[in-house]
Amino acid sequence: MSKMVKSESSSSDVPLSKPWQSYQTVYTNAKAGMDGVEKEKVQRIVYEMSKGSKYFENEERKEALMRQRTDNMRERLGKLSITDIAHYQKIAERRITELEATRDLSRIWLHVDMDAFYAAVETLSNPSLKGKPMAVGGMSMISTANYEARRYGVRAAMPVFQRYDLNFISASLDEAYLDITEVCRERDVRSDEVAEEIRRSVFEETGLICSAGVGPNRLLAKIGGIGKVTEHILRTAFEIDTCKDLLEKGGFLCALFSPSSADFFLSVGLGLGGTDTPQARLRKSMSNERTFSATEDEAFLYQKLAELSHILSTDLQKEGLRGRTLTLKLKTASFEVQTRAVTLPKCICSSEDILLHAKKLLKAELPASLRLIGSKAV
DNA sequence: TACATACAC
DNA sequence: TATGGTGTATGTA
Repeated sequence: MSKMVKSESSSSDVPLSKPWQSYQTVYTNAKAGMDGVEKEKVQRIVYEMSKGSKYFENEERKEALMRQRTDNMRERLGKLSITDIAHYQKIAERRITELEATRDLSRIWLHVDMDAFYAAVETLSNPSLKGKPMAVGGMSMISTANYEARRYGVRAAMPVFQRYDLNFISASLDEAYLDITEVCRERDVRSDEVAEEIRRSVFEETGLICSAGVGPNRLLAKIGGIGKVTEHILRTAFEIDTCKDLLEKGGFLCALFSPSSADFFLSVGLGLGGTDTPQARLRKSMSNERTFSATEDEAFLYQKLAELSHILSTDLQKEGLRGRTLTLKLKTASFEVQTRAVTLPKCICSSEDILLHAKKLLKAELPASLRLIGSKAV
């Protein structure tokens, strides 16, 4: 599900008297339709209940890492000479002009997002739930896509979408992008009218409610792009809070980030992104992982690994795929994630082959107290 | 190539 | 006492 609401992550120093305020990502309740909830109160209660847990300590470790990255960036920033700054400012200006020249405002993109998708699917198959408060949970607490949902997904609304854009892009189970340029021109209707029409048709034909946003490209149709860590670095090290800032401080970005990262930031600043019509890309990897209560029991760990290898093998064969690099993923009792990989002379897909190599990788890491094992084929 | 991170959903 | 699963991209060594 897409989150249109960004958490207002604490940019720098949080008063010590309110430590829970720095844990926005984990304990946020910033979801549409939750305006009436006392945000700070919820945050404080969850914080009180969680502090001291191993998970929490790991979150603190990650926060410290993020601060370190920010400090490091600040330091590099401080070391730039006047000449450097002038040099990179020129580079940024040139790049901004080049990027701006590629701006294409001729297309009209529509982003469709199913509202409360899992709950809606559940209600359709069990109408007695209608109007009742409901939460959909998967394994443990967060909803995961079960096979029913996967089969369903945006596919339910596909016939509608196809009437407007034969090549519409399904971005995930509950999101799709439609290029409605031609429809608007041929029928001489405004994009917001088309959006409304699609919303109504989807509801009439599937019973699902969706939101739709319009823009000249997919980035703007949806709004998004920068994650929590990047946002923190941009805000605190560069004092970049807005798209305008991204452009004005482009010189610093060009100086301290790789050309491709700098390009990405400048494009976001210009509101560029997603005007192309990508051909359906092929899958590049397949993976699976399981969480369990932390244990050092080697028999148990090897058993889990065998199960995962078997599942991965069946999934690979179902799609007729094979992999040449096998990656083992581990999460320790203290929530640190590790990956170990081997690249083989030949592609494999049988559960025996996968298990054989996965076992070798695991063996090298034992003894260890683990709470998750995963396997991936690329 | 191997590994870690970040990100999206 | 307790916090998911799957996939992609990218930086770095």
